[in-house]
Amino acid sequence: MSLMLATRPNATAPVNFPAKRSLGDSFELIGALMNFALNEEIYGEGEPAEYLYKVKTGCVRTYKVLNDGRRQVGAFYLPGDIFGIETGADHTFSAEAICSGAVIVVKRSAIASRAMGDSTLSKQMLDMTMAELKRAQGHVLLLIKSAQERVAGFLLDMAARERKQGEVDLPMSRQDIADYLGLTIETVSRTLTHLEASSAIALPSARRVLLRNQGALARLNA
Amino acid sequence: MSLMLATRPNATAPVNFPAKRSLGDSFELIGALMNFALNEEIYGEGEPAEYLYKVKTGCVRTYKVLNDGRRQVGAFYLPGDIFGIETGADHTFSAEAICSGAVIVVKRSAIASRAMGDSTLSKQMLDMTMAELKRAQGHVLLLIKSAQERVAGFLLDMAARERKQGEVDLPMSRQDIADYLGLTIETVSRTLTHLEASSAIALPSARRVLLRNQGALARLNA
DNA sequence: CGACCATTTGATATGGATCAAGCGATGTGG
DNA sequence: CCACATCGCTTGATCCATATCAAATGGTCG
Repeated sequence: MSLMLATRPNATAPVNFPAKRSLGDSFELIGALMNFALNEEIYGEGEPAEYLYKVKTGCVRTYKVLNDGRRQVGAFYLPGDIFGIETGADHTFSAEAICSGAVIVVKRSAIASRAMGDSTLSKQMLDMTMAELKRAQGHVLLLIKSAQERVAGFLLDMAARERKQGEVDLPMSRQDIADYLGLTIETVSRTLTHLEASSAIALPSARRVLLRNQGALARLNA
Repeated sequence: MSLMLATRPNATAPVNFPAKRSLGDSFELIGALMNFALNEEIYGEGEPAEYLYKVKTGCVRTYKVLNDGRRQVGAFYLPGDIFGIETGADHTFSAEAICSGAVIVVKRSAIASRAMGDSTLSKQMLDMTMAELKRAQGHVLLLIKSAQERVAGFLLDMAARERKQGEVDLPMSRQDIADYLGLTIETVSRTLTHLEASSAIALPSARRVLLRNQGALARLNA
């Protein structure tokens, strides 16, 4: 994958790092744009974590495959989200495009060397990591709940992130949702059907959810 | 609690922050020592997060109570561990002493202002936050597994942290373990009994576990 | 149209929760 | 110093939510 990056034709040349901007904005200026097809791997578990990524268009999942074949989805990243933050030298998760789209890529070492002596940048790195920590903590809280609560919580979270008042377009499959919530695909499907039956949501199509009664969903979201 | 801190007799006066030391070491030098009794609250959910803490002796749990009364334990902190890292201005978890012990307390603002212009310190803050992120990610992976796998994983983790080759002294109750693993106290107890029956562990007393067959435990720990 | 894949729906099995009781250590008062 | 209350833990019986196995439906693309 790092090989692909080096030879990518649409990679823009790095310029001086603008200290005043937010790290997220800086991605646009110094990063290289890469396109990914549906289900294409962006990086793999165990590979050296050389880059940080920002979703430009499309959607990305990170995941880990346990030694018995079960897959755990760590997170979904939507346009504007930064991913690839790692706690060590190597990636502990894999990342794949959930739908075709583009990602902006920045060399981690460029950021690290800049951070040396740039306290604003350091602060931004810390904030990004803390946002990721908050996400992981929220994920833990989801996983101790009932299937209904997990699905309701997931829908509310996605709705908040997509900022399309009361409706959600799910870019990921039922299997992705199941692996994120620690449920089976059948339970996710049944739970959605049940939420529809109780008129908390409507399902005009499988990937499209209308939140009919956010209060009811929020109440489930203990 | 912050009131207690101000009037604590054994609080040592802050001195200049030594930039060359690790953040963990610095706690000893600039922090105030506070003692806590069994089950005493160190801070509460929703309170402003003014301090960072390092366990000197004893053990601490962080937790959150959901609106239906369920409790989720976020983490256990043993001597040497730093806790109180927060992603916002306020604590999103509560912290309590699991057994009586002492904690070193450092004002967060002192660290933050120092970090401005001290890249080593910034790096240390980032590393601490990343360690916490890794922990939370590991917690997510535990919570999707079976009861046996959760308990086995928990024991191996505790054993690794206590560094007493092949034996674990559990400072926390079965209820604490259950609330950490997202199980009931009965299931934790039964699972331990079962692990003992299959001679993966021995239980000379309720809070003392001997790891008889770490290979078997690790195999459960998918 | 027909093949394929994602999703839903149905029937049954099961792991862990719940309800309930018993046990063992620790500590207290008579 | 022992009887007994208390608390944390274990064990037993039953129930239920979710997994598993299996089949039907529906949407998409050649």
